[in-house]
Amino acid sequence: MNSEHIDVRQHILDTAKPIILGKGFSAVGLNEILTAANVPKGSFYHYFKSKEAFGEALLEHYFANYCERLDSIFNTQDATAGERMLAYWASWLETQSCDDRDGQCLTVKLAAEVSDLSESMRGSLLRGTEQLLARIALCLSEGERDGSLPHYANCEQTALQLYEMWLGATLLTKIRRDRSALEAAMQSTRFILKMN
Amino acid sequence: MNSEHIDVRQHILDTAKPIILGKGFSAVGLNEILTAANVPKGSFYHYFKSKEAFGEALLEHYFANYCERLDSIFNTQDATAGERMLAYWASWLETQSCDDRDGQCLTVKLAAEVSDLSESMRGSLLRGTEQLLARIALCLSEGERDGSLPHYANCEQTALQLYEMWLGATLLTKIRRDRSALEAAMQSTRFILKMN
DNA sequence: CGCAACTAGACGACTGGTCTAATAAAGGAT
DNA sequence: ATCCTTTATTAGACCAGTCGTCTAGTTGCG
Repeated sequence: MNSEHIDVRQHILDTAKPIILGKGFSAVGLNEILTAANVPKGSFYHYFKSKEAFGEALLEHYFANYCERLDSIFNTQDATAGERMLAYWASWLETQSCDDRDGQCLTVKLAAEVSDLSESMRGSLLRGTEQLLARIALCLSEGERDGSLPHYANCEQTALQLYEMWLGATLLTKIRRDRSALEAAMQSTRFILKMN
Repeated sequence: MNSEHIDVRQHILDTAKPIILGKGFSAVGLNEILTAANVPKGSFYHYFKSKEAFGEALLEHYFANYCERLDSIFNTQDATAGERMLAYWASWLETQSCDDRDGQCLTVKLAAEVSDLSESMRGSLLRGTEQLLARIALCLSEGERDGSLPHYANCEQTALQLYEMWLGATLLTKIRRDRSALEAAMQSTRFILKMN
């Protein structure tokens, strides 16, 4: 019934994610996804109104998950805001530098390709990245208060600077296929956070 | 004859660039490119061995052009290295924030999509970005010497930090469709260059 | 039983990249 | 100038694959 409904829908999304992380959005056909998920084609259009709507759902789900993970890092009270901040970027480095699909960043993979292709998917990306940025900025301001981070003229601006840098580093990692770009970002981050 | 040969080939590349800048690599068919260029389909495989080889040529040509433009900015002796540096990033901001296709950045558009798709295109991107980084790092070190920029522990590291930030900012610009991300990058850049 | 949710997969109309076979052009030799 | 060879260029066939539709069939709950 309803739980089954959600299961199949979710199963399609879960199966699709690593495939799309590998090949992108346009280059993957529904066939490939559906045979991998053992779901017949007829079902797909029962759960999603179109490939585009499916892509939007994929992103929406991705960001929901991501924000949860983010909160579990940022809401710990066992560490200073500075330590939490550093832990976040360290986890970014690890997840993006290893070859494990599924852990990789959908934002980096799809942003450029999809933003010009679909307004609704661009909307998902926009909302998702704004949420992310808000959480980073919040943690920075907490760091100002608990003294674990320096005082910034503008937390939003600093959060944006960091996020931009890590997005770019992840993009370069796709080109380089090594950790160098991410490690450089880590070093710069330590410096910006004055935690080196 | 031979000059004609190169002309047609070049004409295909020139026509393709804005189209691919808009839709990406996989989502664009040869048909669309070739009809736009008024070149029959059969001719394509006379000039390029495959779509992938064509993509590689596109990137190769793009970076060759880009490096020329870069050199024309960086080799001016009328300005300090710091001013040249700032002029470069300012031009990045302008070209990437306006809607004008053709001026936009192929690296940002294609890196994520293509790096996992084609080794040869990834190779082009790798060589191109390394050239770019080398030029930026060189300009930074000239700035150290002529006193227009601060002394950096490592010019390559700083160049990489800046480039990563601007790549990320450009990616975010595709999502946001406004100048905010690039302007934030500009502000951070001024700060890093100590030119604010 | 009835009605909804869901599955099955054939089908249509089309586009994808690739390749072979035919044509056009060019160059050289007589 | 004419013929022949050789290369440059093109037309279109080819088939696998695309997204999306649609009808039949199955399942399961009230």
